[in-house]
Amino acid sequence: MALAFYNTRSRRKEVFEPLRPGKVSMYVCGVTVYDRCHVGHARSLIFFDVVARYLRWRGFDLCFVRNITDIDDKIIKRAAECGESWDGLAQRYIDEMHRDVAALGCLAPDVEPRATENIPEMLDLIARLEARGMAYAVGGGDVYFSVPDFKPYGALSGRDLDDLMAGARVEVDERKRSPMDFALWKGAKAGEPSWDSPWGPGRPGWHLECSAMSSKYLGEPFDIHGGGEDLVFPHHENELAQSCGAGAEQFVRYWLHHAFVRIDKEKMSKSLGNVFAIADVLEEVEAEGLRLNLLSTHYRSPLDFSPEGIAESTKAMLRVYEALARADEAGCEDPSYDHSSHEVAELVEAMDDDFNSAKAVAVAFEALRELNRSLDAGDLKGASVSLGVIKAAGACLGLFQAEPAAFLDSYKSKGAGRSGVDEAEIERAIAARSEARKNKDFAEADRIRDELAARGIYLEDGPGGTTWKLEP
RNA sequence: GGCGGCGUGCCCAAGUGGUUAAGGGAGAGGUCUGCAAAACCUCCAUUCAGCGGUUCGAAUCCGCUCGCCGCCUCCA
Repeated sequence: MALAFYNTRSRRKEVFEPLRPGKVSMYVCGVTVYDRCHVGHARSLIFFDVVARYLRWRGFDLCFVRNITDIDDKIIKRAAECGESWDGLAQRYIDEMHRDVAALGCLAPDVEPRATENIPEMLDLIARLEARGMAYAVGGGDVYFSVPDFKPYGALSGRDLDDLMAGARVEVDERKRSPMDFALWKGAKAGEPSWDSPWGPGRPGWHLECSAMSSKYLGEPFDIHGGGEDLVFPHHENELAQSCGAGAEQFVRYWLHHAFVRIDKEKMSKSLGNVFAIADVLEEVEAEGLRLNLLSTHYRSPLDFSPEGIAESTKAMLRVYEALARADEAGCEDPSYDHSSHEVAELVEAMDDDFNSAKAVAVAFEALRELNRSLDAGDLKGASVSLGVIKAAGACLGLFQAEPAAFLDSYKSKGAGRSGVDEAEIERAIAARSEARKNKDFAEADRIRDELAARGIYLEDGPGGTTWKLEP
């Protein structure tokens, strides 16, 4: 079997064959740093993190590039509103984004280029387009891409240029030759940050940076270009037009787009005002619960974000760690299966089929039941196989990587802190109850347990003594 | 208006032509336990929005209807 996934350009699943055998180049559109990242960004970060982890686990040598748009209109506007320098604001949100990425358990990309650090490559691209008659300057430093001069325009998003023109809004900019033309370079107005160029001081258009940076770091063509589905048009269509207009034969081999996160069936977006910042959400819920929740739905289906959904996933995630801790305690060894082991064939099949993380999660949970069953039966060998499957699935999905006992302890402490529970007091109550149980004073023992339960603290009497946990 | 997607049990969600329709959460019964909890076992959709059609056979393909959503403007 081979890895296959949905290519936006062909609108069907295609077997993945990298340009160079064994090597994969992937470029993902990162964030524009004018605000904090929200759960929608989290889906993108986590999904492509899984793609990266899986490709590597599958044996590919991957170069993963994710850009940062650190100059654009929204950054300038926001900085003015905040009375802050544009680059100071950008850096602040870059730092926040990096914290979010780490908190979500995502690996850093191999290269994280910033628009402002790659201006020469962008100017070079404009010059090449101008030389081929695909770009025109209109004065004032503005340079546009001439869409009608790029015949295959619309091929990626399945749009017809005539339909687009017919549906286009009346353009205020009379200097554009066609309403579909878009800015490659924006001349600077007074007080705006700018870079020198042959067309005058200005800043790059949004689409331009991705064309320039992807080619710079990955070559032309490269294998995978990813992003949210709203980027298909116009962003990626325009990138394609720029790069091919400047002479690239193919630019990108596979286009990979994920669906949105929704709130009450509507797209989560700034304009609708229904965004949840990642940092705020992680104040309330365990990051790995959120991660499991986002991976429980296939990436091309919309996902409804809800506290209930996160809570369900968190419970499920804790069940896994409970079992992993049990396995550790039993002295169970992780066989560390690689992708060629027949034990993980189901997992590989799931992930090979269009990165079906939901199916991969199911494989992990089936192995989880098997693991507990083996542990119940004292079958360490069987347990080890199941443990290996869970860990392999976790390696692909970026889940279940923490040291189980420590993870559960820390989860408990965080929860206790949030609900103002005093751990030492609980330990004292447990000691008192154990004493009562030893004296067969079950009425007193049950009274103590009920009292704790009323506060959301649940006790478990095991062979090694009594432990407690919080209501998830 | 143009283009595209979705509708699977109480909830979330895989499955896109062929054995018993994954998995998670919730619920019910059981084993274990002083009693519980956890874990495990069993049960929980003759049915996949509705109606037609193609087929030996469809949740899966085609058509229509209803409902929901996205892109076409910055957007993950």
